[in-house]
Amino acid sequence: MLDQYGKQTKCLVALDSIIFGFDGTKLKLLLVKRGIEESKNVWSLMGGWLQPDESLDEAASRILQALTGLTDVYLEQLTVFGKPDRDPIERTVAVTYFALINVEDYDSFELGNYHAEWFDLDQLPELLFDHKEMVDNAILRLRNKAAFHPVGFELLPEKFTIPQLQKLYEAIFNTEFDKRNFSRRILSSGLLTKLNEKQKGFSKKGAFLYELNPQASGKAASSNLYFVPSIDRLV
Amino acid sequence: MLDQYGKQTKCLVALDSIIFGFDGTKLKLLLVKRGIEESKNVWSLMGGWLQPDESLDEAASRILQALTGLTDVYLEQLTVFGKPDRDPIERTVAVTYFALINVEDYDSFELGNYHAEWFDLDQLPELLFDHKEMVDNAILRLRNKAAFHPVGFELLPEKFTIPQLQKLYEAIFNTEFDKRNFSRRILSSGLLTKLNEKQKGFSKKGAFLYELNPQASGKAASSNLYFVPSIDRLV
DNA sequence: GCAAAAGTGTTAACACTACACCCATGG
DNA sequence: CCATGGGTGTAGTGTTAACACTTTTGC
Repeated sequence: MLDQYGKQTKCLVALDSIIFGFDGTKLKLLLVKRGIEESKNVWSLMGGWLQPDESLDEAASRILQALTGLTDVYLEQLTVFGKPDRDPIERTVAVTYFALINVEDYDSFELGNYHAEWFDLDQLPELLFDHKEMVDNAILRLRNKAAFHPVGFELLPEKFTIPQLQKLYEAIFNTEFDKRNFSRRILSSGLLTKLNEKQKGFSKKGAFLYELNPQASGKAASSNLYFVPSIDRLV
Repeated sequence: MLDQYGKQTKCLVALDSIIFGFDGTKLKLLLVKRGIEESKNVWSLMGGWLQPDESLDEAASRILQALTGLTDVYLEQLTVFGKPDRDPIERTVAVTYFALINVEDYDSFELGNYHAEWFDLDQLPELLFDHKEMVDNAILRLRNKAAFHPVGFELLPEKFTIPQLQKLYEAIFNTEFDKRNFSRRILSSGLLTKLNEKQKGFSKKGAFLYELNPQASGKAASSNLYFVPSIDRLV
């Protein structure tokens, strides 16, 4: 250690969450309108302050729950941002998290209290401070994660079809996949269980529903990429 | 935002670096003996406090430089640790970094001022607070990083031989590779330039030296893993 | 009956693994 | 001359990408 505790400067510690959703076609990002005077009404990530009695993960969950009402959301720590002047009001270190939430869940909650809205990833407004950088960083991490871990499923309802899953992965990677290769690849991973129901209404033929088999969700790809033909598109 | 700035609690922000080195055979970790009364003489990661005028990356570099005298070290942010009671003296949020430093550089500096020592990764002493967890986390990140990015080179001198590189990768992944497959794999990556010098002294025949061609160092694997046969051993 | 989406197989190129012998040199 | 580590090639296997047609059904 270089110095004793004594008179070290302290910082505010903020938590900011990059909250991804999926509407069936496009990846979405949940943003809120800032209520604080400085930069009021600028769109920003959902954030809050670390409280004395909680861990970082707990704080991020608490804040996410306040906005969406959701618990048990997939939440993972990303990068910490700490430039001295990143927040003009007072020095703040911001720990970012990314959250993946299910299409069917979020619209049942009152986002209005926080002036929250879903934005298309390719049509984001100007964001507060360094929040744009946080988002860009989160997208890269999402891609890396989704290539090796069955994490995209968090963005879909419990039961989903292969074409739905493919559209999601295409949205995440901003590209298109061959549907024969895609379905072979994910079925051969053994992660999915085919159900005896079909999803009707969207297509005339209807598509079979699948669910993620439960012990699989924490797993990493065993020998190669799960869902993505090559990792060219990863950093 | 859930609350105004006003009376939010502030935290100390520490930076702790997991400093890896390579001695030709084993991966090493640089530890220092704590000088502060509480837990005095316990081995810990090299760390320090965030100062008012610096970013997190700058602080991590500054602290690393104070210990090793080195600048331009490969340094990358890892996880933030923030359990409320992780430091018993005062609430501290610790941002971890991993550093890869070159075998030939470090021994020329006076580590003694900080009571610093290199430890084999498989023979670590008891560590301060949650530092063991930080180290374990860093090893996993190092493996992931090294599988896809030509990052292991940071641990070697500028000119190195293929057998040296192989030993390094074997140390990182704690396994053994077939030397024919290993050398084919890395040479086909196009990252290395063969030099017209041989390293003598270690073996009787001598081994050709290589260097990393400069534009390659930031690159990710283009189609598959660079150096590792499969990713079974990654998380 | 036709438009729209679901579903399904084959092949050719490539990549990976496993494996064994000769080379150069210092002692 | 021999012990030590450096250096190289191939055959067999598995994996991947590219590709097109048939099925179902709501309208």
